[in-house]
Amino acid sequence: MRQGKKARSTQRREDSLSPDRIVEASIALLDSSGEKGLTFRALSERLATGPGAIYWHIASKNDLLTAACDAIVARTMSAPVDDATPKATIRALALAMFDAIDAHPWVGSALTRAPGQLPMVRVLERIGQPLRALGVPDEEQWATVSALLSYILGVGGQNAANTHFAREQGLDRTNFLNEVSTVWSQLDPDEYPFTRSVARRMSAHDDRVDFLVGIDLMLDGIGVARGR
Amino acid sequence: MRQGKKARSTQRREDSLSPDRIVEASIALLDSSGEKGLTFRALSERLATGPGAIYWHIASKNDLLTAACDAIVARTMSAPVDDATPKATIRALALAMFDAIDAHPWVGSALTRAPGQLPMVRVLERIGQPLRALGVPDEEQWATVSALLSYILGVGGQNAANTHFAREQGLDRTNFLNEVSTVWSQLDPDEYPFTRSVARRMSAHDDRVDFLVGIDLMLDGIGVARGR
DNA sequence: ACCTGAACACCGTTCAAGT
DNA sequence: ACCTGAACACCGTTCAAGT
Repeated sequence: MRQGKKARSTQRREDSLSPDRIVEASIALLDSSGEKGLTFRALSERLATGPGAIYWHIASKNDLLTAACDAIVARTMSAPVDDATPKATIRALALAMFDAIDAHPWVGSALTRAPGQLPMVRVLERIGQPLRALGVPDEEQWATVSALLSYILGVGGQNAANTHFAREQGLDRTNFLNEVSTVWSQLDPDEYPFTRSVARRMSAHDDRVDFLVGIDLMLDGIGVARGR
Repeated sequence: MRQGKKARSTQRREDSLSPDRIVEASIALLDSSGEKGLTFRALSERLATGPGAIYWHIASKNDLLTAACDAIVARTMSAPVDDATPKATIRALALAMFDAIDAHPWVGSALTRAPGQLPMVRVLERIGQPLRALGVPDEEQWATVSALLSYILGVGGQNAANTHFAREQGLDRTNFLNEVSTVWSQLDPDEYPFTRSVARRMSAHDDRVDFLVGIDLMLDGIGVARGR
């Protein structure tokens, strides 16, 4: 039944526009040239169409960014994570988000700019379940996930800013952090003793390890709060 | 000696431009009409000059935003906080930053976008000192402040996003959060049980209290890490 | 030294007109 | 139903020209 002319007229031409194709092209553009690389003109050129065509499928640039972000987050959060303990699961999920934002820095700011929307909800849900399993009482669950999410977003945002800044100056991340470290160690010793003392370790740090330190701090804190 | 023509020629006319005046006008603009309200045209109109004039004093819009951010952060971090214990001091400093970002939402994103620069360093230094007093060993100090900072930035960013979104839709924060809560409680029960269960508490929450929950989680975690 | 304001090279978004 | 592409109302930034 679904063949011949009838099917043909319902089907999209292979190269026609669709929200999915637009989102995929956006991701490619964002990954290759950063947040400011995503323009309707560049996008429509890549899709061999006019800028106006995109508006038939997507309401605004903001929506487009959120949709692109959601595509990445959905992939990341749908990956199976079956670790032994709830804490290990939370760690694994947090790390997965860290890696996703590291690979797609623009996801960090996109997530922040879409509070309460689908991408955030995916993360909230996925982290919330093991949190419940941890035994955090109902009244404390919101504040606890919220804190974990904020931390993940915070680190993600700073990571994105670091890579963005580095790229802007034509350096790689390591060189950029080394430069910051140098500036820090030349600060006034009376005004900035702590920053100076920590400068060298900052440039030598492993982002992923540091990220987990924060997660563990919070997970340990959950234990304390529960009187363990 | 410093009078008459000589002084006059060195002195600025009272209404002449200066980095300080530009930054103050920028803050006013940012507070009243948000991040997208800060344009060189609006700014130069407010300062009764041309757009080009500003570039004599400030290198770029990015620098301007960072300078405005730094003015707020400097004020916030220079306020005296003499609490009994190091933990209480960290709490008070974190809360001061929370309140500053709450009053000036744009500071959140500006801070994130200026990694390793002066505004961040001020916060780093101020929180680092009590952290050292807490007895956190040298090797762990960077990762620990870094985690606290990331959390503060993360919460600040989300707060900024919430107020921005609310403003965009012509709602106040409370109404905006209520709307989000409603959407959440209508999500699919099989796919989003946790989000649904937490929806009501989310809209009823007190941002400041939730913020402190996260800080305390981390401070408690520091205790655990040190074997206390 | 500092300011003016037109001009340049962009944006997101809209919309009449096409197929 | 979907696409085209010119046009609108903006941006940040530059720069010759002024004082």
